[in-house]
Amino acid sequence: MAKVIVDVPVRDTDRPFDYLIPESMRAWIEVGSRVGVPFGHRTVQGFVVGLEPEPAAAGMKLKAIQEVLDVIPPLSEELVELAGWMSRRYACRMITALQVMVPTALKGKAERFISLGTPQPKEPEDLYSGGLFELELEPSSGERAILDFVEKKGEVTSKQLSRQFPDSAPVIKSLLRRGVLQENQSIKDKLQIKTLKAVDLAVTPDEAEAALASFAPKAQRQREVLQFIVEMKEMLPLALKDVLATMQVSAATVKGLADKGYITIEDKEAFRDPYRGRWFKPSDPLPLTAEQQNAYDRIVSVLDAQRHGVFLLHGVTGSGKTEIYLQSIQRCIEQGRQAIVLVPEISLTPQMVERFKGRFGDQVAVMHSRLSGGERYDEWRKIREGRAAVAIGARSAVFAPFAKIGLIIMDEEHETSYKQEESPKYHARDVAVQRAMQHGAAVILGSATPSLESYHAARSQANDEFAPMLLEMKARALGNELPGVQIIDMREELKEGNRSMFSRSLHQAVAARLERKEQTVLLLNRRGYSTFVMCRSCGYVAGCPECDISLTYHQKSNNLRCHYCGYAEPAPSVCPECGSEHIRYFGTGTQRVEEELAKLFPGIRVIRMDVDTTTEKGSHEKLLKQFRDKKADVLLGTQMVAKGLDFPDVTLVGVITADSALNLPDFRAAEKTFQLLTQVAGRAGRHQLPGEVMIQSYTPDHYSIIHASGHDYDSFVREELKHRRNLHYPPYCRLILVTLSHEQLPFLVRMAENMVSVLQGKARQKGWYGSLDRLTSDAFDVLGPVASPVPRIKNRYRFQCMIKWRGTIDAVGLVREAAEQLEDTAQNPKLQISIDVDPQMLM
DNA sequence: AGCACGCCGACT
DNA sequence: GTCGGCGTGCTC
Repeated sequence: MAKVIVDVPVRDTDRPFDYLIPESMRAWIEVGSRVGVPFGHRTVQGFVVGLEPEPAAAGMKLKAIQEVLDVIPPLSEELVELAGWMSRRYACRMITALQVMVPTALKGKAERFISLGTPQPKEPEDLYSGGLFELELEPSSGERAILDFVEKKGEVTSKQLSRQFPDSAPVIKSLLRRGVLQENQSIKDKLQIKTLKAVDLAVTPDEAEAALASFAPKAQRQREVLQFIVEMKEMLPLALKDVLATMQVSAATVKGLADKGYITIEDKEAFRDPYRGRWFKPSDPLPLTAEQQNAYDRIVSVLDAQRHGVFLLHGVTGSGKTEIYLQSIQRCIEQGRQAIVLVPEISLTPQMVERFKGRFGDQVAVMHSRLSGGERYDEWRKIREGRAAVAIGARSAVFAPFAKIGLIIMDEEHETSYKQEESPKYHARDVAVQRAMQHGAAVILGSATPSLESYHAARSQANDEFAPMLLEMKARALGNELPGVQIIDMREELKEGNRSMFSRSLHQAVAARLERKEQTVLLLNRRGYSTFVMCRSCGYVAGCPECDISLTYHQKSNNLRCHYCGYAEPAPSVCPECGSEHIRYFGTGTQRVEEELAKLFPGIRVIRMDVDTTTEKGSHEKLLKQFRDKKADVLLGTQMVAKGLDFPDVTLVGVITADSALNLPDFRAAEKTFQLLTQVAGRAGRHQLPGEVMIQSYTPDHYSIIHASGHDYDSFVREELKHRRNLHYPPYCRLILVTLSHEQLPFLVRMAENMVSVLQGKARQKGWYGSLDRLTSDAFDVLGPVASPVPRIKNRYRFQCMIKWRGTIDAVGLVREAAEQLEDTAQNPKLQISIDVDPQMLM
């Protein structure tokens, strides 16, 4: 008997269902197998999460598993266990956790086939005769033709059938009801394994060589082809299409060789290698500095003991963290274990991949969102089948199906993109630690600006979840200095009559670079800014009729669009409220900065990088390459220019407005600002030329800006932790965000209020409830309800409440219980409740 | 989520 | 009188 989690993501079915295992499948089915099972009146996909002996009480009628969908189970027992942990930790359905672990190519859906029914003989002499159904057919209804069609094809889909016989739906239904036709269902994967025809020698090369002489003169082409294949004997098997292309022959010629028995032609799995044909310069381990050596030694001692351990590697930009990753991985592979490298999607650049492929060759599998579904599936199989030892990828690579993990590395540990915003709303850092625990593996969290959560956990060494060992690297590996940072007070500029977005200093600095033929990176912190349309006469702002946020102006199409739901309308030329013509675009977008640059510096060459210019596949890389090749003087962009870029000729980095993110209603605003500024500050002058950084700000006294300019992480953290402690924010407590949504506002508000009181009631019952001010080790406090920062999305109103808690209590479990109770009492299936554990996005 | 069963309006 | 609307209930 198998316990199966079915692919029906609702509460009622969020539990294992029991199925019998047919004898023929017994050898194939393991924990982690993907199966097709009959469920209600249809067939669904599911995952086996447990195997048990058949129950003695055979009273209940179990159905049997219908099909096994993979030769090698896509999941292991360990990953199934991890999914269980995730479902508890993040209050998500088990199936959502399981599904996020396998490539989407394997998300099969049932396909329905119609075939001839099994005849039920009424008289013994009917036992079998081809014309058995004749008796049951209605002569004039066209049933004969339908039956003939199905019989000829063997199996048809109902779509094919209705195309062939339009308007015959009732007749077909009747045939199905009478059992003359029958319907079968089977799970069909979204993507098939790609195969291609491969050519191989059927005899030894020597025999083939010998045979060449005996070829008839007429078979000249065949002779040449066989000779070619023998010459390529080191490379066999060869793709048939390559042979055809190289030799300029037809398939018939090659087929002739196969007929004569010299070669074979068969279908082989084709692996789509996204990096095929690319040469990676091999690299050798570099000598380590004293700081690097110290960190490396600590890591190796845990690796060698094959124990679980977490390290927080805090190293300034340029301190050589990557080299430590590479050498640690080397060690791990030598032990016969595998390693996972997690990188923010945005820094997963070809240069990044190159460093790993250069060191570890084709043992590296790369997983990122820019790969096609098929490519991703193939990289995943490379891991699953043991053909890779290192997986490098974004968030979801934490689920790489390795058998024996020795090391998980998370670079840029503080990045918010490690938190998935859709269900399962997991944080890759926490999953990494949990998974490493299951494998007895080490974890390295690396960052120049660690998240306060990790840093605090490392320093206090008393965290309930994990307490990383802190490894500090304060010097740059090449010994060069961190660049000088100048803060420019934009209020002063305004006072002195400069209304431009460029301060005089920044203007001069850019001009100087142009003169010296050096390059500049300009950063515009787009968060909080939008290019919205506002009437200067009456104050009207164009907003989305469905989502209650301002519409964004798009110059290309001259229309206004909603960022959340995609709603679009033409940009108005007069104000729809008061008719004034003083309606125009506000806010600073990269486009406007670009226009201003063109005005200030005629002839300047600017590469603009933002969501508008990087949507196309590969455009990101292309733009960066252009800049590297010095096809432009200025690289202008949003956050994405701040990450991991390393250009030798950049000597100036300018931040147009540092504080736009600082004023957002998010308790992490200061932390985000500090991280961003520190990252950009590290971008300049990494090579021979000294670098200069200019930060423009309207609040130049803010501690995040001051400490970022001094490259002073410790001071920033000290100050920020003080604030967090006073206001009871993480890391001094943990958060759970509960969002409710519904079409009707009054009902929603009532439910949200209900939610809060249910939460409070349950917490009080358990004795947890109370303000965080009190010095108890366990606490559970509920804030709200309030309208969500985006109060309406896709015609649904949104209200939320926030839970702050600490201690060893099962807060998530309680929230889940409360949500389920509310769903039960609300009796309204349109009420949606979403639970976000440890939310990152609070706006 | 689907899909079937089941109980009330506008059509041959 | 029937076709079909979508409420509601279940799925090993």
